Amino acid sequence: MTEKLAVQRHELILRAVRAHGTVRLPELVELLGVSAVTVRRDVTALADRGLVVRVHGGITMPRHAEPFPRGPQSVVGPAPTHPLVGMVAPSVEYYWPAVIQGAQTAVAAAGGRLVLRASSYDAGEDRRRVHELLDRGVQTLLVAPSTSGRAGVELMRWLGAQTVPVVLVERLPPPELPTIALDAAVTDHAIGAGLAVRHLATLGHRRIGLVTSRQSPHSDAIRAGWTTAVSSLELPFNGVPALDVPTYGSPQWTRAVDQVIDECLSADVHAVLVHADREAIGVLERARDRGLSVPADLAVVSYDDEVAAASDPPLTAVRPQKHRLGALAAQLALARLADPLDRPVHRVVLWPTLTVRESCGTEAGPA
Amino acid sequence: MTEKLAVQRHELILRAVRAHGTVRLPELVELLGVSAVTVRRDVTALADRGLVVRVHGGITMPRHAEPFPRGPQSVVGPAPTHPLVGMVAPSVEYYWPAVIQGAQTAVAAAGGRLVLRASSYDAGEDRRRVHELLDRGVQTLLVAPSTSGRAGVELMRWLGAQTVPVVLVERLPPPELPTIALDAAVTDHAIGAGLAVRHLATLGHRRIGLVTSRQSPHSDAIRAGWTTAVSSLELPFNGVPALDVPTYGSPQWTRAVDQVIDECLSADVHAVLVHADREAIGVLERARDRGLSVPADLAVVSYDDEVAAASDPPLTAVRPQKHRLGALAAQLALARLADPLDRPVHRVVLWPTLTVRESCGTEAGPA
DNA sequence: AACGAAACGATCAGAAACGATCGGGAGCGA
DNA sequence: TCGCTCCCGATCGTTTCTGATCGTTTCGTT
Repeated sequence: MTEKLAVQRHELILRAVRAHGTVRLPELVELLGVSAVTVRRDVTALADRGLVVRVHGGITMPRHAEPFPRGPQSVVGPAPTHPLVGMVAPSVEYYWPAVIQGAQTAVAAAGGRLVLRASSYDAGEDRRRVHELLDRGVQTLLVAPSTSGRAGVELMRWLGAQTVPVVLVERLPPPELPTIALDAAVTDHAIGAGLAVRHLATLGHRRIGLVTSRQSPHSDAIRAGWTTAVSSLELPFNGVPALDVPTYGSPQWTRAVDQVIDECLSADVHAVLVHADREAIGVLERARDRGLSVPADLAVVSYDDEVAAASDPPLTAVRPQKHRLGALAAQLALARLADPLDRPVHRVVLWPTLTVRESCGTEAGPA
Repeated sequence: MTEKLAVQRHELILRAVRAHGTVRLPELVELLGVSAVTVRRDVTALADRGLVVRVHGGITMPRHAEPFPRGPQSVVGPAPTHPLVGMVAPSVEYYWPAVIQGAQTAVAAAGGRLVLRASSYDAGEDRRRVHELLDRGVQTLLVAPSTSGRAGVELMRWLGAQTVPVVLVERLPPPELPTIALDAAVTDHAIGAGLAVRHLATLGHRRIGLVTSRQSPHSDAIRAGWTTAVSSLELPFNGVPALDVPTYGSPQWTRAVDQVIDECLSADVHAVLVHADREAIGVLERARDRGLSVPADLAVVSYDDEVAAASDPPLTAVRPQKHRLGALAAQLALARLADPLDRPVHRVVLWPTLTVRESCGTEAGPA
């Protein structure tokens, strides 16, 4: 391992500067075993990306900028003076708090106020909450409505007919209503599932299972992303489990998780993408109960990354950018408020990221 | 150790990169016992699928988000005060001037400067223009590259590997490269075509034809939107012309337009969506030459709305929001510049609008 | 304030890696 | 058997990376 790639040198430089705070250039020359001019070039490249700060004779850590990275880079125009923004979230316990905070931040930055109403994945209740907010006098609405069934379609139609601007959050109009001209900010969960599948494939897994939670609105997109990734990577489908499990804690829950593990064992599947942290943690626990070791016997990627970091072992997880999504939705609403007529429909899609922790190990077992 | 199949080599490459984190290309040549060019091909294939990352001299594991959010926002580089933004547009004569002006406005509003290079729907020239801009020292790039054929894929791959942020304008990565993590701002031309079809349907037309210009990158989307709108409205397809015409002014041009009108007459079609204003004006003129009256005998909706207002009669037209699109793309680029690492991929979709003028009348003739 | 050592930036040259193109051979179906 | 496609290797021109040199700037010491 004599010569090193440029990226390896960069990694070593960053590690050194993290360890010592400041590093002198000759030290790096010795550490990396390359000439001073090369080190200088590496350092310049890193400094260009803002990862280190050059000083005469060496480098230091960058001074952290303001704790909150600038007021939301307005993707949009100016807003009215003190807008009152309503928001209906289907839950305030899971996933949505970060979205709400993001929206809150953006609205506050614009000098407005966010009024929240919690609903519960039910079209009727969604509609009542919207009504309450309209009575309250909100000038624009952020809504994550229920989209299932006929009631969902009906609700969407109703939202599209409102006089105040409505922005959909993590929801899109159903294909039956292709012309509903609502702005929307959504996460591309299919890409997220693909991220997870690719990560597991890089680690050597070829048989990659899927577990989705039955009543989540995101299940379909995740399943679609899993399917396209598996097929575009030319991985096998046959026998690989792709299951739906009922709500965490429901009576059938334990049996369903057992079934997941049974199917994995019998189908020689040692890697699964599990939708929602709670379900993933359940799989983790049940696997341990049955004497399986994670990640050696079963690699798990979770989807959502709400509490994935706190599990044992910490779960590698796909992380939708919830805070940014909320902020984006609020900015869309404010921009629409400032320009209700001419402004065309905006649909913004954010990619999730993958956070690697320990639940997948570094290499597949003896596949 | 005879010859190995491609999949076996890929497996070995993945195993090597898992084991060491990074692998140099000559090492793989020795490991696999094949020539360097073959290894390079294998590596490119794996990188296209997102399983490894290519760097000069070898490959590394895909780098995902950091497991621990170390130093709060440690990498929010100082947003450059006077950013220099490069833009490559495929034309400066049609459609693109408004996009360019939009980008120019947004960049100027941020205190930066936009440097434009015109290309001509050619991958090679696109690449040369990008090169020029990089030499010029631009910090970020707005590009509307050619996406057709192998050269298009190659160009997109190259754009994805640039160190400066690149934002795609009116283009998306091809399905072969699902993991190219570039921001993009695009118009939903399928929705635009649907707008036109629905307008004509509202006026009483049921047999609605389509004319697209052969070499436009938007033709496919417009055709797809026309198809879904016609089928979702349960309008008839049989016998309704859906033609491609060659470039305006080319030798075959007149014949093609005549054919359009012939087919409309013989198929009892009195309404057409024509892609691109020039083509629509051509249809208008030829129809008048042949004694047809617009809109009484033939209702025409144009697509693009560049010069549609100035035709006789003024053309009802689908109008992509070009100015806004350019501004949006520039804002995406500037935001990415301020936060190159943490910021997730943004894909923004704008709907076109429909501008009603006189070329469709107020009601369908005696259909 | 002046001096010398160290660090820096710019430029040039050699080596390695890269992309594009052409040609040969194996496998497959007509 | 012919023709086709796909896969692999060789070659060539270009790009990128690395190290050496030289003149200039910066810093610390006197």
